[in-house]
Amino acid sequence: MQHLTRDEIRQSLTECGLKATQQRIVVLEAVTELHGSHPTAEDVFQRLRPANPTISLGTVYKTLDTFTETGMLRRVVSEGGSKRYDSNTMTHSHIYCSKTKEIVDFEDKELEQLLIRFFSERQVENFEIKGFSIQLTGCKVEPDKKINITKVSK
Amino acid sequence: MQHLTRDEIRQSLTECGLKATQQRIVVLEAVTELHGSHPTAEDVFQRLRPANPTISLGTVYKTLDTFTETGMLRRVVSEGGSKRYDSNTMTHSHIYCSKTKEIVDFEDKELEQLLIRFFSERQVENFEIKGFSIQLTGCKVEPDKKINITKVSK
DNA sequence: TCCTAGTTAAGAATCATTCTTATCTCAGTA
DNA sequence: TACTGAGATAAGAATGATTCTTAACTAGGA
Repeated sequence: MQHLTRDEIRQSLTECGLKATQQRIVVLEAVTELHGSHPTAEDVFQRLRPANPTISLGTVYKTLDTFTETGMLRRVVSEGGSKRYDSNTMTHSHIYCSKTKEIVDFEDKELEQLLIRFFSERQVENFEIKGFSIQLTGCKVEPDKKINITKVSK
Repeated sequence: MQHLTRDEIRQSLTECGLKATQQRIVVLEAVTELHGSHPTAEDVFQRLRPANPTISLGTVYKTLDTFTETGMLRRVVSEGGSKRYDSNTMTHSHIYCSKTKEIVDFEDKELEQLLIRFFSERQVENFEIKGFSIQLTGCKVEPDKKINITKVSK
């Protein structure tokens, strides 16, 4: 999800059958701006508070929930104590460092194809697959440096 | 993990460098008995309470934590509000139903091989992979019936 | 412009988890 | 077997995250 104008945001809210309120607009804006960092409700709240001092944390919680239900956001599974959200609703995977609690995104078309092929062979009865994601767990070697994946196929 | 005698449990605790206390024994017993249902601390507590009325919930939390650190259990990433534990520490995947909040285990050697091969080609720099798991998300078609996967390779 | 269903702010309530501290117990040693 | 110290536990307070409640507000259609 790239930079959207307020009108574009307004429009995508309406398309999802939601009233385009000021609060929803700024929450969606904040989450997309925080893209990649998998923010918690609290993170989003802190982000938009300066410009919107009257919004309440409860509203942020409820709004993020609403967005998840309509599929505009997805919830990231995490081992930590609080829920995290992701504005990237495409199939992608996560690398989770148990040392720094970081979650790094990682997209790989080849992996996606591999899994689609795999699961179409297996048959999962009584279950409609909406999506999948791979979680790599482990530890950063040097906690201060970034994690890098080479040979990613796009 | 199968049915273990108390002495076997006692032994595996000692092997992990933990004092074999009564509480740890019954917690481990309860988690393995609840195998497959990915219990929360509360679930485990309820399970062992009747036979151990003096154990405290705090102890259950702490003990599950300790077991996770030593690798005797693993924490299951879940979208819900509370932490879940799994006595199956082998690489395996989960199917998550967003309707019923159920988590179903699913083991497939072929899938495991596929992913091991894939990640050995990609190089993840500055990250030591300890494990991975695949999460399928979606919805049960008939909430009362079970989910079945056919053609699983063992 | 008016009306109403849906939304929001504020804070109370709830739920999950961690922390604190005094007491207790396991397991090694005399 | 009894003693001892490190580590573990019970109980409940404290914290943190999330949901609930309710009265006031607002977007958007008539």
